[in-house]
Amino acid sequence: MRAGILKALADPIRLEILELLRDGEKCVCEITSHLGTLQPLISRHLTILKRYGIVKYRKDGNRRYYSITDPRIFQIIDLIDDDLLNSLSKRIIEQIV
Amino acid sequence: MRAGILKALADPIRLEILELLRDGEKCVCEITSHLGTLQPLISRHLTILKRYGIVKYRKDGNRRYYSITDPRIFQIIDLIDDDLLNSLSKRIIEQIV
DNA sequence: GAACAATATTTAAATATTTTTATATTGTTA
DNA sequence: TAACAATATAAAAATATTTAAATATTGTTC
Repeated sequence: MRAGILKALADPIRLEILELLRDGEKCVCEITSHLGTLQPLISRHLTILKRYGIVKYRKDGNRRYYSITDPRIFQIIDLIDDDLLNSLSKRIIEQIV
Repeated sequence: MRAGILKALADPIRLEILELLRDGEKCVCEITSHLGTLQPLISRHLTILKRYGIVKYRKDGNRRYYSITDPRIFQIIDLIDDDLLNSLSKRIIEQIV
């Protein structure tokens, strides 16, 4: 379901997690310390990304190393660049003025 | 905000509205009758899309004709095609098995 | 200007999501 | 096996979103 994938991406913390995973797998503790939030919160967000097949993990001892399953997910994220955001926000301003 | 745009897109009704607008502007009554839902609900969803600059409208008498502001929004939607959905759902199955 | 048509807004109800806190599970190491 | 480390899960609280129903606004036509 399209809307589902988009919803899975549509959260600031989940986008930050994906940015971190852009350059390779990371364990939960690394993600947690980078984002400076509570471990269970990160774990929950990872579960949501996993539910949609966006990330996967491998176990290594105590740790779980999460990574991206399909790099095309970044194509979606990257389409929403500064240029598009400017274009859209220009429209918002026009509505107000 | 990236997450905001994605959230605006991440709803089945809003995706359907955007599909309808793909081939040109439509008035609220056309959108409502096509989607077979209540008019105030469509109006609300249009307001959300408008808030993020994704759609705009022009008035014509009684009617408001809504249209897309920036066609790049379809590039985002179109990246989530059958091929990507298959790839991701394959991952979901692997997790279960 | 009264009646109607198209659309928006408000309010309330139902649901869903996010965050926090506490606890459980699993693996490691002393 | 006891203590610890990493992660997940559960429960509760806070918040946000979605839908429906009722009402208001704006423009049209008679």
